[in-house]
Amino acid sequence: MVLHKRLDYGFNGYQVPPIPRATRSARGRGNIRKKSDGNEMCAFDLLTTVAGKLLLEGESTPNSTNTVKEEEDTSLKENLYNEGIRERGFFISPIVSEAPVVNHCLSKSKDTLSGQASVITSSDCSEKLDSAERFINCESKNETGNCSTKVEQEASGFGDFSNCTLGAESKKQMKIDLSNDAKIFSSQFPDLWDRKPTNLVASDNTVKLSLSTDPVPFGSFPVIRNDVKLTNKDDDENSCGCAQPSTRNKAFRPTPRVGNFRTRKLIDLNPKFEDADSETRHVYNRKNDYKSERSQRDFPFKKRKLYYCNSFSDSDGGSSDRICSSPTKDINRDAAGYSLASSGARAAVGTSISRGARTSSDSHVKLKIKSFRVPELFVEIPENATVGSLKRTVMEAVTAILGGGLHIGVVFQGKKVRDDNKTLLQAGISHDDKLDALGFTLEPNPSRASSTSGPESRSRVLPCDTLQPLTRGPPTPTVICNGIRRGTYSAFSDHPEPNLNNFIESDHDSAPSPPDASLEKDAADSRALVPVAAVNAEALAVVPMRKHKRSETAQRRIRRPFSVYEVEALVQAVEKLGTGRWRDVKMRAFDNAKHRTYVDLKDKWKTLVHTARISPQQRRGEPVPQELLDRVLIAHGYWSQKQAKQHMKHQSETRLLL
DNA sequence: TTTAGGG
DNA sequence: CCCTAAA
Repeated sequence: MVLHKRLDYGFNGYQVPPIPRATRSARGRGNIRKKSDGNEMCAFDLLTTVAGKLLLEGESTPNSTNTVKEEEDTSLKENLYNEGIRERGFFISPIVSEAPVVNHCLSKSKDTLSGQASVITSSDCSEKLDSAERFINCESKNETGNCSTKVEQEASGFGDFSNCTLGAESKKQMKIDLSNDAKIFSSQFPDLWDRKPTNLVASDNTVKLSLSTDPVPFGSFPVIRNDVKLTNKDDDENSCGCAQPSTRNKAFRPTPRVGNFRTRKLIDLNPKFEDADSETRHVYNRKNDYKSERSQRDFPFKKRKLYYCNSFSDSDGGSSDRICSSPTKDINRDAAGYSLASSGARAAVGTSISRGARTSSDSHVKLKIKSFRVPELFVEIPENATVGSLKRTVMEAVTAILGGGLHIGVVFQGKKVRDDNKTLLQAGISHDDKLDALGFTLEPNPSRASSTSGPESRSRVLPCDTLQPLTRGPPTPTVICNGIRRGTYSAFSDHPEPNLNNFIESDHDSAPSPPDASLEKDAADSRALVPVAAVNAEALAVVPMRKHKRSETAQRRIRRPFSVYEVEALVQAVEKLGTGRWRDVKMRAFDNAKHRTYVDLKDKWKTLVHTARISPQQRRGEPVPQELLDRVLIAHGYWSQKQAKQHMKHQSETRLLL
């Protein structure tokens, strides 16, 4: 039998700059969370977004502290040398091309690994990213605030999607503005692969998330989107401002054509109907089907043994972080070490207090999160493995952490804020003088602790459970305090006509957050102050494989209420085509609205008919003009009568045949 | 894939 | 909106 020599690497964490993502409708089925009203911007949205913005970023481990086992020459070792990994540690290439991030790489990856597991290979992706970054790079060198606006403008050419890097001088930071009424709501970490750049346009009370990052040791780091506006209004969810690039490999090519096209569409708001029969109308895109979207998210993991290990050092200096090595021998110690740490994931949040504008009575809290940190992790891989497979392995480990679901914890004044329903005001987070210690933590999601790893690897990790001193003081404050200040809040320039905009250019699909984040809240909270519950350790110890299909697959689409304009388009189309030709209706009136499937249109018609039949008092949502509802009833009556006749005719024909 | 309906 | 049987 052949025993692999194994190289084991410990990772003390990656710094994770943010990625935008969408929040999710609070009203979805199975969603416990209530629709937040009025001024109460739920921090859930904020945190979800924050979490969703996390992008893996490289963290260099200088001084070559990596203790790669010095063995005979092996392909891996050689490769490691060649690639300079030993000197530089690992970094994770940000993939910013498009929504299902994996696929972008997959399409380019020429890796030798089998199947779709060959993600994040070689420098292929990163190189392209690099150039892409440079291409789209916004030029703000010193100002962090500068970028967002710029990107926003320049990026519109290709679906509101852009990446942006900041110059060397800029600080890595994440600014968050939120109202004092924001609630604390920890959330599950969203699926890494599920995130799609999204910009939620707010109505009045908004949360602003400006993100920026400084170049990482390996070059500038792209930020997909630098501005995220959140809203707690359900009805505004249809106003996501980001779209996936239509074509994979064109993600970085904001060609003028695309830009013009979009411009044209934006201007050309009305000719929906005249345009209907136009020859230029492109063929109905069958890729609209969500199933294809879903399949893109599939990210098969190979069964490898991956361990997490933890470092005590809270410093995010990087160089001082401990590198775990040779876990085969040290696994116990490492595991114990891990267990001593609060939770697997720590958010190394740098402080950046910007005080000023105190005079403002504006009730917004402004925080800057420098970076999050994901937990240390262990990877065990045969010595003769290729660098590519090493990369993939690391990728899997990291993905499993992030994609496996993380919670966001809020730490304030050294204590974990567990009441998600508390407003920031109530929690005292809005008081300047008490704001010396606010931070966020990334916590492993215990509900996803299952693993497919063998008992062996399990047992090797288990000791940390027993060694784990549960009584240890709350190590949770892995978060450095954040600067918070009350300041004036500059509102975003609202889109003049979000609905129409959305209607016309509404293929901005956003990734809903996991449906049952709130369900897991309690479980998470119950052990919030426990450094590392056994469950936790195990959860982190063994990378959860992609076993939780449900949470990946059962992503409910975001709710997007039909605007009056859309209703009118629908009614008009149905009047002409009838109620049984939804595909035609779709092509005729909603060809540009890629998020409206014919099933959606059919459903909308169904509800329209229902709405028209009930009394106006019973109707909810954006009121549909009575005139339209009347037309609905008329059209519906007409076509159902026609359909009935057809049916009768058909029946009599078949009867004759018999 | 598209329709039609229930959930 | 989702799910699916049936066409």
